[in-house]
Amino acid sequence: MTKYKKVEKHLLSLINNKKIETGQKIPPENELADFYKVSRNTVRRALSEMVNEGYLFTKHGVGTFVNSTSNKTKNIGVISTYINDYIFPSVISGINDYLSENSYSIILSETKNNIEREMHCLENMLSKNIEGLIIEPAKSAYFPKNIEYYYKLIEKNIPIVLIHGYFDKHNFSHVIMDDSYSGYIATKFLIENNHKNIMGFFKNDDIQGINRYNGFLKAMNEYNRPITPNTISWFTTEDRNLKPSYEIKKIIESGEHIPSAIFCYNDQIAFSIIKVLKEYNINIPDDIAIIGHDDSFLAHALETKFTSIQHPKDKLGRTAAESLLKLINKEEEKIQKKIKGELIIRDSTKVML
Amino acid sequence: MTKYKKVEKHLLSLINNKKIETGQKIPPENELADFYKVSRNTVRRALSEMVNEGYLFTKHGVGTFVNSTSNKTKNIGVISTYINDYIFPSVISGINDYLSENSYSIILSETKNNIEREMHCLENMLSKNIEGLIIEPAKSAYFPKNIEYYYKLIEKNIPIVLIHGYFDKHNFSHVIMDDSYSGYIATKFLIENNHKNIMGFFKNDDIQGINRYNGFLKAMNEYNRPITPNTISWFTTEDRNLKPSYEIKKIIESGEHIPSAIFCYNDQIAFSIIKVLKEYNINIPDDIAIIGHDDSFLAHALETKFTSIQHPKDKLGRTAAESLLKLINKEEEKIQKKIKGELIIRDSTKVML
DNA sequence: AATTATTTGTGCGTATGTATC
DNA sequence: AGATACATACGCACAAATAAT
Repeated sequence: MTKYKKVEKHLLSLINNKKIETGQKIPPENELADFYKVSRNTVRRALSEMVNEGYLFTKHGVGTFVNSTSNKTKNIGVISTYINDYIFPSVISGINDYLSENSYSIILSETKNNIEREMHCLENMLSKNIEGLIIEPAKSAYFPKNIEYYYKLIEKNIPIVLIHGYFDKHNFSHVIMDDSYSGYIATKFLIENNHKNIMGFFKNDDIQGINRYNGFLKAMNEYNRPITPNTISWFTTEDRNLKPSYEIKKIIESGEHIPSAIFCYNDQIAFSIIKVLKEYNINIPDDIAIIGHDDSFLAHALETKFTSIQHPKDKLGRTAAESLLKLINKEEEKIQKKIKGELIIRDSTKVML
Repeated sequence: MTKYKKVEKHLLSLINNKKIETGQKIPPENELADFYKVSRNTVRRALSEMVNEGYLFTKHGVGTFVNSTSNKTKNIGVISTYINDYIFPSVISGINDYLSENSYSIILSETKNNIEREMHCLENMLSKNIEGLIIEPAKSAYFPKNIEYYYKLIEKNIPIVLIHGYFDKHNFSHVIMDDSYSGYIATKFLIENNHKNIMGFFKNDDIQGINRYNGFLKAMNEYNRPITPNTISWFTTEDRNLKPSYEIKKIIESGEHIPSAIFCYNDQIAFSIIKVLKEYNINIPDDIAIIGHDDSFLAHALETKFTSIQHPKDKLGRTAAESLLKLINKEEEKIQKKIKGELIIRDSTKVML
């Protein structure tokens, strides 16, 4: 480490620990040179960098002072899988609400749940002078290929808060839903309402899908329900619009193993399943009960109002934003929050008395 | 003027006049010192400032080079009325797609269609070092209270593209829908399909509402249809969720002047009207025909698929982004585009043969 | 109003270290 | 291994701005 870097680091720590208060004059260059046992030039080099970074400002003939306003950009990066799909706009809106109240702006990027795109977004954010980053990881159930970028950001003193997902072996701050709990309560509800043959549709490329599946399993095991090859149907981001509909059609047409209840990864899947069931004139909830997830528009604003698990959406965004500002202001070092959903019962499930 | 400033200025002029091309190596420090007849320290002082400002970058042991990226921020401001509502996420997504392809990022702000908030957003953008701004004006039918900010931005050499709205007496670049045409073709379609009593619900605080109304009027006049006090129902951003439903209920319960067809400002209004009609067991389209606007999810993805006018959404966003980059790159000075919608006929209107 | 001390700003010369080719 | 070029560091001199005397 160079001498001027040492001087810089020490002065910065004094400022951060309020040994020198904002607006106050720091000792003159010659005194600093004596104190640090370096030449005045070296001190000047350190000071000039700190001026450039906004920590200090100088008054010719008067002295050097600690800057109050700093040159913070007041920009926060937000990397979302989708900007315009489903519940994501609500999450972004929640983030934006909290940040704009605190006079921050958001720089927005979209990965379309694609690892390559995510890499570009992260590279871009690294070049952008942001104070913090909120990111919804792409394909969070897979190996985190872009993990080095996450660490690079943290090295650059840019705090990160993950939303929706997280990485098992990497201890980042995050704000997520308790997806395992969601899967558990939905399945438990179905079991307790006498459903014998329960099926689940799960997404296998994000950690939410895996966890909802885990909760599903937990409830099934608790009640000693067998898991057969027909119990679970997996899909991915890429085939989410086709595969679940296709699978349920196949099951219905085969006439075998027809479930009496289906827990769906989210409302979009639930909605597409319901569409198919209606085509085949299958009664909901008498023949088949349906539970979705996220309590989106699809679940409550349309003709068939279906049971779903409430998703905090904008609250989740707000919480992530709030957490990030705490990290930026060094009020906390690591924040990990898990928000529990709640089952909202509607017409797609029958309640036994 | 100091010596290092002179060196800086001269080098900068060489760069700007392409005497030294981007990416190319400039002469070593010692040569520059000889050339400018100053010490190497002075040259270093000049170079270090230029590195800091982003004009140059250095490679230890190799040389100093002209930076290709320059000090452009590659940030574009986007001010939208809503982030998470209805078609706006699609528009933002369209903007983001085009900009990210051109390695720009968007800084996002939301006005909630409120003039005060819009002022804050504009002030914020002025302080943000953006290269251009795409803005959906709030309350575009009213007096443009924030117009001075628009002009300030243009003065600062930050081009602006308005979307959705514009201001009559101010000649800004814009990308909009031909709302008057929309109103015209929808109304004409209803008239030509033998509807005698056509009603319109319009929003009066944005220019889109006014223009759709104008198109409505034009068609009505062309076919000599009278406009009575019961023909038009106005609403605003603030009462959009309640007033239209309330008005149609009132009309139905009074039993008088019940229309045989309704043109709605947008699909949200159409959807809320349809909800009310269903409550009263009024048949669509036999008793009352409905046309919405924007061809959103509401019109085509739900149980009641209704006639609507296709809205370019993400294409509009893309076009706005494309136009803005042309302005930034000085390829054009003013761009004003009007995109025509198209009537998408579905089950909420009957076609006479 | 002029002088002086203090403090930052500009500029030069020199020596040595380190990365790259 | 040597040449080249940037990086760090020290010492010195003088200029310019400001505040106090």
